[in-house]
Amino acid sequence: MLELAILGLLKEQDLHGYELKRRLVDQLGLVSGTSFGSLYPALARLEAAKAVKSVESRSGTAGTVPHTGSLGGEIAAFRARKSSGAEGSRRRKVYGITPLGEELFAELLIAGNGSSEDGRLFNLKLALARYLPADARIGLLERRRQHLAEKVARLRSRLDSVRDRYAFSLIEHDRESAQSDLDWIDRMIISERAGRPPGGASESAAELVSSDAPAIAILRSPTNAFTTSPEQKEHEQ
Amino acid sequence: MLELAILGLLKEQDLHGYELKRRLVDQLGLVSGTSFGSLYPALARLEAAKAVKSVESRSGTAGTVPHTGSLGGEIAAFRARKSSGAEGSRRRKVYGITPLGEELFAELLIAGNGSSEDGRLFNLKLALARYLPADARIGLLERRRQHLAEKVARLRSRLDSVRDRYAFSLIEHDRESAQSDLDWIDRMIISERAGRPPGGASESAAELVSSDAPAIAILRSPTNAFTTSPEQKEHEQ
DNA sequence: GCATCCATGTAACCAGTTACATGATTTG
DNA sequence: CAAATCATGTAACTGGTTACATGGATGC
Repeated sequence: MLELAILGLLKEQDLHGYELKRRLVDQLGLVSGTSFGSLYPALARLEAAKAVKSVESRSGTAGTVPHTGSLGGEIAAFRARKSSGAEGSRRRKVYGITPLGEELFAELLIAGNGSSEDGRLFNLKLALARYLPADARIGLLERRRQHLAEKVARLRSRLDSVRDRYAFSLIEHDRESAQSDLDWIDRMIISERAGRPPGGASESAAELVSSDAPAIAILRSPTNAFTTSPEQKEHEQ
Repeated sequence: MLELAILGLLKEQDLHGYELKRRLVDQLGLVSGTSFGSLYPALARLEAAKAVKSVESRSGTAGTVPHTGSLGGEIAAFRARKSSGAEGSRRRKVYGITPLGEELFAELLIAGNGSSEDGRLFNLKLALARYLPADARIGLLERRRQHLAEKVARLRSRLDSVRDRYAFSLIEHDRESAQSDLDWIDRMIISERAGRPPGGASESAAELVSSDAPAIAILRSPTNAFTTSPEQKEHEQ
């Protein structure tokens, strides 16, 4: 979840942790209040998995350097670069996504849709939907639609078994909300189907998924992807 | 959170774990898919904290025995009682709330409103609002209102900084949802203020909070609140 | 040179999950 | 008696959180 969001942001441009966090909050907004305590470990995991690597953020990737708000930032970066050359400064670690990272991103974006679909995850995925091919996009919406339809039905049926005044009001409002979500999804699906004739996949990430080798698995082991045992050795190609 | 829900259900009647779970799902519905893996440990914690105790569910507390659906249930209970008398059968442990449990319930219901208010918790509390005195009820609603108002503002301000079509649509819909929640809360507050002239607290649980001794704290220590070394001997009674 | 902000990181904890182990009872 | 269902429980893991430790840079 967090990994997906991070990769999604890094696809746009290289960023350091601090700035990444800001954007998680108010660009993908949905990931409410993600904290450093989870962000940095996530970055470390991604780096260990070679999905992301620390770049020296020098003018290299065009003028896409952060620059958001904190005008002291660039100066600091400049100083850091000046004082210690290419390495050792330790200040402001800027991350960039690797090809393996792109692959992982694509997997995460299409993965696990069979089950829970917990809302937050759906939101995140939709916010990143521009990286999906049209059909996967519609698939995402359809699954959400299904989920919401069931929820509406479930809530409706529960309505007449509830005695309590507050619980009743709550359930009724939940049902209305779910219904409104459903209507919205339906509009999205319609506009999606209308908007583009199926077929053309331009920026789609799905094409990047070369094999069914689970690049995802590498994120699992606690602090570091290798060492443990002969397992998952060949991932770190 | 789970503890609060459990205590809330046990306030109505004695129940065993399995049945409790069913009701968590479709009576308080909100606690989506609570699993046994968290329910039983929670019950154990509550029992260790003396907030709950295993009762022999014999006709004692009137005709409030479960009886929901599984008509084999009662027979089983009967058999169990018959075959082994008052103890040892180990099958179908029926829990009842203790006075200490009532106190804990009241604390949990009013506690921690200063911060997060994560929606699920609000829902649960509102579903149990009948146990709150009128003023605390309004307080709960007001805090939720505040939270939602901020959310609406935040989403509104984010709208014009977002380029992406999907992210935009998402945020806009989120804002509308939040606004609808807000309107609903406002209606609730109005009806709440209108419905009852302030003052009279009849069934209110808050009165049960005798001192500010934190009965809550007892739930914290890992497996058991006291003892620490002669590990949970009395559990396996 | 001290407070403050930017920035990275670790550790302990939290509330839950899935998967598994166990056993008792019912029913076909 | 075997399979299904009811019921309780444990262990390992998940995906986060808060609080804390550190340290460089900057402004005053």
